[in-house]
Amino acid sequence: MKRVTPKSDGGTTQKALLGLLSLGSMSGYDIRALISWSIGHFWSESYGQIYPALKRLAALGLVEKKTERTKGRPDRHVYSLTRQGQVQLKEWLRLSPVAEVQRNELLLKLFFGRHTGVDVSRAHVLALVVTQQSALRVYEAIGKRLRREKKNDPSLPYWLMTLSYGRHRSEALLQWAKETLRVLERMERGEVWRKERGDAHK
Amino acid sequence: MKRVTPKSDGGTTQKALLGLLSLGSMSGYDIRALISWSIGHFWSESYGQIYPALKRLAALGLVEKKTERTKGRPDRHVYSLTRQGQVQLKEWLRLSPVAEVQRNELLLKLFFGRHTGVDVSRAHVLALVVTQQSALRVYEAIGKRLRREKKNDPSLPYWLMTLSYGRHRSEALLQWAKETLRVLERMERGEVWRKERGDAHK
DNA sequence: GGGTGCATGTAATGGGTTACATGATTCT
DNA sequence: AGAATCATGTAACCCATTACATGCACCC
Repeated sequence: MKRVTPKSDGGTTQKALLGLLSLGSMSGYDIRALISWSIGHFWSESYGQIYPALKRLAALGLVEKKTERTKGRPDRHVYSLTRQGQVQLKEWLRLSPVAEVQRNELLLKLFFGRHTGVDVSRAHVLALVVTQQSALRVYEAIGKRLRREKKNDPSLPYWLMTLSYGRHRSEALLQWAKETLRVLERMERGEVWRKERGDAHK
Repeated sequence: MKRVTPKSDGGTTQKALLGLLSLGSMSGYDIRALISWSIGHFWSESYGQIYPALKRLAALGLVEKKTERTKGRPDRHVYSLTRQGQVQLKEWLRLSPVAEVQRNELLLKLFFGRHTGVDVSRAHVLALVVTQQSALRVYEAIGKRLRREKKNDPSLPYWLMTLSYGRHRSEALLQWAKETLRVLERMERGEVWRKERGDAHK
């Protein structure tokens, strides 16, 4: 049986691109570059998504394409929002965000941690510490850049909110990691202790 | 050109199923039910994944299928880990977890919040408050159940760690939401103030 | 009589990454 | 000489959800 509802609103990728183009006209390549230091800490798109999506958006009349000829390099295809695109973007922004599906491989491995023992779990948790510390440094760098280069942009407070989200989250995860490492250590000592009395290894 | 490396290790779904089956033999239906109150807060699988994956695992010899006839109901297909399956699971557990791609629609909408104004952003943040508060209640309920029913299970500490992760995360997000709501309010007042002097609306 | 739970599975559809393909320019 | 950057795009594949398909039992 065929699906009746067309359904396909094109997905969030298209909406994200509309949003980015609302900051200024850009090529697919530019978009990728912009993502990395603006929304890269909570959103990602690959070329395999970006280029086809831009084409579809153009076909829908939500963006407009202009080709800039350059010497040597391939032509730059610069896209800009149309009025329709602006409207669509605003409509989408009002809808409440759909809850994302959580899939946390670290927690999955930790959950089954008994099969490997304390040291493997500890290594996984320590890896999280490293990534979150580096995430915090990234947030700081982006924050500085924003406050310097976008001092008078009316969007600045919104951008800082997303950074703050990342900071809160990372700091909480670091706190959790600290506690978890303590627990793992206690477990290790407990295991040794039990082992000496001969009732370890199930 | 054909891909040379077979690549397909079957993905994490299969590994998650191996893990769950390490807790006891189960049917696909049981697995879905178990997920919801054990790893449901950080992992999800749909039937459309579970049934085909179990079939593949059986073909690989990592699980064994036994059919239980029941009256009235369809046959129950109960799967259990084979020795090979246990080995595979342990091997996978040792590998460091791959970082998951973040895709946070709330932050995306907040990032472009200027296009809609303060009240829309506020609504989105308030929705987050609701979901995180309910998440906290879920964690509490699961914690109680675990401490009651799995008092002597050697895996208990690992399971509690994953719960604690959720708690830390949710509490941090609530904290962030509180701060963000304050910022939004300040912005609103700022906007009004400016509006009265006639330089609002970009 | 109708909803919910038990119980299995497949097909259509959608979303997304990675590898491939191309090729000039600029920096080291 | 070789790597990195600019710049575009497609094809293959993988992963995942949702809807469909089926049907009995039990409770209200």
